[in-house]
Amino acid sequence: MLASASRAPAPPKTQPDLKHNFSIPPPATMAGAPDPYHQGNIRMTLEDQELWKSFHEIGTEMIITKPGRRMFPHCKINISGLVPYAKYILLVDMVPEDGFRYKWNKDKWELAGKAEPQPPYRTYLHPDSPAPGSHWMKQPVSFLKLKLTNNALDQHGHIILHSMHRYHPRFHIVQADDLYSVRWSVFQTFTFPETSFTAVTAYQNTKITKLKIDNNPFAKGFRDEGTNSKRRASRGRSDTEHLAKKLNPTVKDSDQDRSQDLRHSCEDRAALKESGEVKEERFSPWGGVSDRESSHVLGQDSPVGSEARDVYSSEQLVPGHSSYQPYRFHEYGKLQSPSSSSVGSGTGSRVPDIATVPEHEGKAAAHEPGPTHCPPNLASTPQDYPGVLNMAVGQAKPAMLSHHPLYAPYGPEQALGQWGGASSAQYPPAPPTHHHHHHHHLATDYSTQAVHHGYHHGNVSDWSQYPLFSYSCW
DNA sequence: TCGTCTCTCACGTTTGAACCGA
DNA sequence: ATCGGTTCAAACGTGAGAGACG
Repeated sequence: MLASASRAPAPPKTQPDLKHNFSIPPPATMAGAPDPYHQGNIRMTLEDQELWKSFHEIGTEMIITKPGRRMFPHCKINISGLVPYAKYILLVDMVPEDGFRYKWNKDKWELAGKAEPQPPYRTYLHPDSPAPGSHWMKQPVSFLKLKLTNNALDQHGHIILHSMHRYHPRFHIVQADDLYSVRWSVFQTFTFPETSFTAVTAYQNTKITKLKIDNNPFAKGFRDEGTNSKRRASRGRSDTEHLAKKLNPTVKDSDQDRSQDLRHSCEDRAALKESGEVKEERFSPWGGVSDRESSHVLGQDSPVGSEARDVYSSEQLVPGHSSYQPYRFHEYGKLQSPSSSSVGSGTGSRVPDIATVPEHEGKAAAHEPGPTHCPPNLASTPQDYPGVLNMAVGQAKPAMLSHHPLYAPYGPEQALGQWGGASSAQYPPAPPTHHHHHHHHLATDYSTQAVHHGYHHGNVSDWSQYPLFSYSCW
């Protein structure tokens, strides 16, 4: 069906356009761009920011299911600064927030050990890709159809995540006339702190459930609204809490309490890992609950040091989160530096498994040893938060880039070796794509890529021939 | 064996796109 | 060609219970 489907649901109605106000005035800060295609002034802002913040303050949770579940809120962004006539592709991937697994204990999140090995890494390609800059800037770009799954064997191209682990979406813009000639060297990455979430198979925090119900149209049936026909919103362990609350409104577990708890857990976490202070971020229960305490909140969030944090909060290229080893986080500091570019730098790069491209026939991604342009590195400060670009992959290691253009979620050690080696295929080739219009997703995985670059780079078609899902990462 | 923690599934409600006839 | 009603698939959280694990 219409390729447009995935764009913001009909701009016409459904979109109250809550906030367009985001067209934030680009602080022209970015360094100048050597060439138009190289522009460093691309800006991205998150739509529905208020909604995201509401969730973030409590500790966003996203359901992941076997068949795949949409996010709510879903990712919707505004882009500016693109060359109107140049074509770009938009990608989204989910980056582990840290190297831990969590558990919900009573009314707060606590650490529950190391994170599990990253499942097949997938990247969602916006169905409109590639499209001219004018198209992307025309209206908010929605990733409504992006789905999250906990099924490592998923064949639909959904993004695979681990339950009880924290992640945050990362948006990439790559200038490319078509999926076969992607200039990976020119891609830029953005992240928004308030979009971080904990993947769960069932909601843990009842406050999150309520927020979802109150804001997601499809959950209307569960709203109280006078006719409290259905009042629920509580799950297991918190039932009692809920009940009490109901019976005695005054008992409400205010946000504060909640935050308190969260904060608490954060501290645990901090303690657990190496401390490290970090600059806090305004809303996160994880990172520091906004209001009070901000001050010391810190570290909590990530094992990484402050530097890392910076990286994180400002959008940048998070060269991959190492999955579990905290120590690895230190590398961030380095990457962080302007030169960061290095995508591949230190941490080996990881090429994304471009998944899902529903409704886009035949698009595939490919990278070519492009002209490694190196965008001026604009070291953006964490404060640039609304979306400043931070990195461009290009410069770092051209060579590598050409093959492994994107991030490197794993530590250096894990990187290539891992991908390269075990290649392929334990997953059946992903056939679906080829014959159907819908469901055409391109997926490649690192191993594939590794293999690939062995021959030549990037030709999508080739890519598509590789096994769709591979466990090479295990 | 028992308890805890996760995950899964059927279910009723909503939304919205696709159909269809006037 | 347009309008209005109908149908149907997809999306949601619920809540019970299955499974895995210690």
